[in-house]
Amino acid sequence: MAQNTAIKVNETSRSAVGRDGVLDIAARLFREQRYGSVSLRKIAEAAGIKAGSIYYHFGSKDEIVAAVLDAGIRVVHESMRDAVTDLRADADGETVLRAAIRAHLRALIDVSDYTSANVRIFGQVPQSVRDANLPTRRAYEAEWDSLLSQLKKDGTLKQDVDIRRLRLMLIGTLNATLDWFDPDRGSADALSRTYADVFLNGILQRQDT
Amino acid sequence: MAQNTAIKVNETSRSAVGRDGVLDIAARLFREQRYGSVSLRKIAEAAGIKAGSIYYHFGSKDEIVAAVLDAGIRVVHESMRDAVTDLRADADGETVLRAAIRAHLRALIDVSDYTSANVRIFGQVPQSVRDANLPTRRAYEAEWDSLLSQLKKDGTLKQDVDIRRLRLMLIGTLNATLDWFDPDRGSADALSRTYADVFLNGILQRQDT
DNA sequence: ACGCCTAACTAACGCCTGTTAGGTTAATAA
DNA sequence: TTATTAACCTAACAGGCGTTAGTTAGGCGT
Repeated sequence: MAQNTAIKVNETSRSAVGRDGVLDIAARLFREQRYGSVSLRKIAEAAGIKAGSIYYHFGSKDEIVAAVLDAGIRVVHESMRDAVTDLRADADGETVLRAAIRAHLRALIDVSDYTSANVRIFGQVPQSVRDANLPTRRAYEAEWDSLLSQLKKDGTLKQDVDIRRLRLMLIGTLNATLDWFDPDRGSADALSRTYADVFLNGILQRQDT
Repeated sequence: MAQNTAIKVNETSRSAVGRDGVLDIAARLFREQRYGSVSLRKIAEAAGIKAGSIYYHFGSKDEIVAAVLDAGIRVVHESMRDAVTDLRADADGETVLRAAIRAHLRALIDVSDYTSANVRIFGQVPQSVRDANLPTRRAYEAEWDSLLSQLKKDGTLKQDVDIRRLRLMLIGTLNATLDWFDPDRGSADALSRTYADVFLNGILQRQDT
């Protein structure tokens, strides 16, 4: 399935990575190396072009970062919403929550350089870039709050849970995975099951024999 | 309790912040502003000295960062160990675990710029500095693994929990707090209680009426 | 009073950064 | 065939970075 049409696409011919190509590479580099050490020259080199050329597609480095951050949230948001809506209408609360957790972790680990880049570099980018990303984040957080509120109302969750805190705790835990996850030691799906087990039932041995 | 001896310590006299003073200020800046935007000139300015003077106390920027990282882990390690050993010998497993969780969160939020700086910048520093910090980290992780293993053996925890995963999940969750915690919206102790509640018993409404 | 030691200062270095202006090429449309 | 345009290149800029070398000020022990 390699080079089907035109065996030699390159060879002094213009490669034309284009705006999307630059963005893909930037997302990959940000995920791999964090923010500080990813310069425009590194992005350009990885894209096979020169640093100045990036300014044909983007007005500034901040603009690139902002685009990566926004795409990152959009991907995980859609992934999570789709996972929930794809369930049969009669799915019980526990199943829904497990699906949402799995979808978030999948987007983070298996699917998207954009989402993992977002989680990795968000805390390192200039304040203005963070602010620009906030509305997109808020929308995703609202999706979680809405889901958790519904699960609380229908009796799936305990009545004394604080929705906001629970959401911050959940997403915080899931995102923290990036700091240590090694695909050689287990799959994202298996890990998401562990996460769900702990969050849903806790780790304490029950006394009810 | 302010300026008891010598009302005017400064006033063109040498301020003498010293090595520890520089380190304290570096830790505070790293906690507040992350790694990339904290230059030696900023540290120096905050300390009331000039950038070059830092090289009297430290051989390189990496040396400063390494010192901050190490102190950060040592503080939280001691905090957690003391909290556990300070309990009465007959304290039950749940109490012990709750104390350990509270101690970690306290060190992170209330006590130490060094610990919070560690968590915030660890992922952003050069690889060599990260590597130098690893042994100290490993020792703290071993302390947790030891505690959790004991709680599993004595029947406090479920028998199917994976110690390593649980430890990664716990510390990951606690550390993620730094990304959103606002002292105006609640205390570290109250939050640690919520964390313990969720981890120990889960969020699912129980059916056992 | 002297000399030493500690803790600072000044001034500069080479390097890397984001960014800009203007020129060049290849493909497409008329 | 010619004109247009999208996508790139080249070369340079100012500014910030970590780091170094040499110098200076103040306090302590003798």
